[in-house]
Amino acid sequence: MTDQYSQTDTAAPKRARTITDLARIAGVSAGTVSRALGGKRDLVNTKTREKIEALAREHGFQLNQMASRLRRQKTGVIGVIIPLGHDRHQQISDTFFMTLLGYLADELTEHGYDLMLRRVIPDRDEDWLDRFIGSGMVEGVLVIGQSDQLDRIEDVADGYLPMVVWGNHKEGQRHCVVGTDNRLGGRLAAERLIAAGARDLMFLGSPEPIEFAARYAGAKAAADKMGVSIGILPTHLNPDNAASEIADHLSANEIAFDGIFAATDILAVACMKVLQERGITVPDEMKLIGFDDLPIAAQTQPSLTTIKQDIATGAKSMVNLLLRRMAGEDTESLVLPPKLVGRQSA
Amino acid sequence: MTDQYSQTDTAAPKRARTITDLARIAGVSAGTVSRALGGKRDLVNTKTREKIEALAREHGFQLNQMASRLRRQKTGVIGVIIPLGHDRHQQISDTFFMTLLGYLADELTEHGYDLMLRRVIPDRDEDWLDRFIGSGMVEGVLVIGQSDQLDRIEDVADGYLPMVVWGNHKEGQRHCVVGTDNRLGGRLAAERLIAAGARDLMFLGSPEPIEFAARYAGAKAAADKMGVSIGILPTHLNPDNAASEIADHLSANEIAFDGIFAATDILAVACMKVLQERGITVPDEMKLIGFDDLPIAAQTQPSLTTIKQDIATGAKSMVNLLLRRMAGEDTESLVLPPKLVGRQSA
DNA sequence: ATGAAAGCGCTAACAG
DNA sequence: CTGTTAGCGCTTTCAT
Repeated sequence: MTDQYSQTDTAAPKRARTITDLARIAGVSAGTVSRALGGKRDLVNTKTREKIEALAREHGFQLNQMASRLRRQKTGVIGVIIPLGHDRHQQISDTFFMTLLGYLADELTEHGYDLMLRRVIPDRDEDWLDRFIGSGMVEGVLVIGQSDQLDRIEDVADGYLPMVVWGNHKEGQRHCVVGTDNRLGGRLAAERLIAAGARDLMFLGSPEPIEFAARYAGAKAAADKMGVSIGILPTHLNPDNAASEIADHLSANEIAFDGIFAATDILAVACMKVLQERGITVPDEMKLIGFDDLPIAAQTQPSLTTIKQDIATGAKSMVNLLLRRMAGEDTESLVLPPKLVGRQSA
Repeated sequence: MTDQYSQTDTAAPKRARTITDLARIAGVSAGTVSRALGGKRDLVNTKTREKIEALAREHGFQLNQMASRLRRQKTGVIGVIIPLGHDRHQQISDTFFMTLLGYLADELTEHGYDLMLRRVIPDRDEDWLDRFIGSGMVEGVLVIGQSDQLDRIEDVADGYLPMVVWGNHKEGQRHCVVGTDNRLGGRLAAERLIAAGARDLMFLGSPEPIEFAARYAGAKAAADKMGVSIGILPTHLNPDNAASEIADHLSANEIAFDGIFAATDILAVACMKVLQERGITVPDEMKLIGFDDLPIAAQTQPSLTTIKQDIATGAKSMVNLLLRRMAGEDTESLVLPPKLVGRQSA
């Protein structure tokens, strides 16, 4: 008995590269193959279809998506674009943004879309957004983080519906944003610090990114209302830089505060370390609260009280809104409520 | 004086959608527009070109990349695919993989390629790799992490050159891999623990992923050679689960070790917390070393001694090798040396 | 230097 | 149910 695959000259069936190749092999027309393998499976005789499918498998044939998508005028691709601020590798936000990206990837896959990722440095390239949108490669765009590009995003949004942005909602803005209520988050943070006994607060981090500005504003409002002072200790987002900036500040000044609201968990962790090195105990001598609720927050010693952003829900919502916009609906922005996660540090 | 833009009927020039539209407007043929705007800029009269460029800007025209790429048989897209193991959201590797992804994005952008990201769950989809490659959408593929899919990757690699995988190199493997020398890393870790005074080691983490198996093997070899014992404390990669698994182990057993080699920094951090909660001091009573050198390693208290993987170099190399493979070269695998980063925990 | 024409690989009428 | 035909929007010969 001869193993059919041992006949070397017929063993490996010739690869069919185009739909026409396969049509010839199957003895049908290209149209029929297209129908059998594409979306119109029921427009073709079951036996014919099965035969074509078998042949396709045997000859390693797959539809060329580039051609198919061009013809159908559907790329099946969603663009995800991350505008980077001045720091090229902002470690910090990366942890948060990259987690968001992971969830977006899952969610888009779930809906049958591919994800095209692009990181841009807006300073280098004025037209970063238009170029992506106009490329004809993507059916919709998700922007992760507004950086300092609010204006450009606004401009584009006016003439381009299928776009959803992760970021801070601002009164009267015309593009669709999904994001946490940073102001409320800031308020919750300050209230927690005060409830824990702090009377002089310090906001840790650059108040420049709009999200952080809102966090600070919320905290300040709460502090003012309760007659508590609040200052700003500006730092970079990178934990190493931040750590030395904090250390410098502590060395150069009388320590005139007893509660710290860090703009992100990463900053909070860096801060905790500096405090411990100085022998300042958390939470006894210094209350500390973060923002994000990254996994690391639960793993510090003492564990970090923080304001949680629901990333999974955020990603789901962004995709959901985008799909509706792609269908022509002009959706509203969505502001997600932050949640206080009480642990040991405050 | 009348603002030219206030003349509503002529203000917004009609958008040119296709190259033919623009050709008509410019009074030239489609071919000329293509040459003027595409790669053949010098095959066209300078004045004509400038006129076409101006018109393109004015009418908001951009080449449809889908069509252009189909015609040129160049997609300009590199696929990046992350096969997920059984855990859907393996927090752990995410930190590492996502950092790698960030660098890959930068590097590919630098070389003019777009990045198409796909996460797959191999158990659900046998053909995850072939399908991506055969889609006609990507010119090359980068695989991030082998998960348990070595065999499938090998199979594909035999017939598909432009693919580079991040992972552990194995003797005699036929696909091109870039990765850290995990075995050596394991050895360095064990040697450091022993040098710090540990005499009974424990490997922390699942030894199942091939990378981790190699780390353990390296550590074991070093331990054996130096007459030191080494055991395995299997955990999940997720820090929360890991923490409770470690805690359970400590409760249920006599603590019969004085040095811990955690498979990743994330695990090490989780472990440090549990130890601190038990009042076991690091490094006095217990030496602890991690793997990866994520930013967090410098931020723990005490800071974490660890084995550094050079992610940036890894990403650069992957892209470099991929480009060479896309040009037809059958490149060798690349094993990067890990580096001991001595801090306080061991 | 430019125009005309022939496709890239596929899909969607339109007939039959 | 299937074959034929005409493109999707662009690039690239081949002429001129």
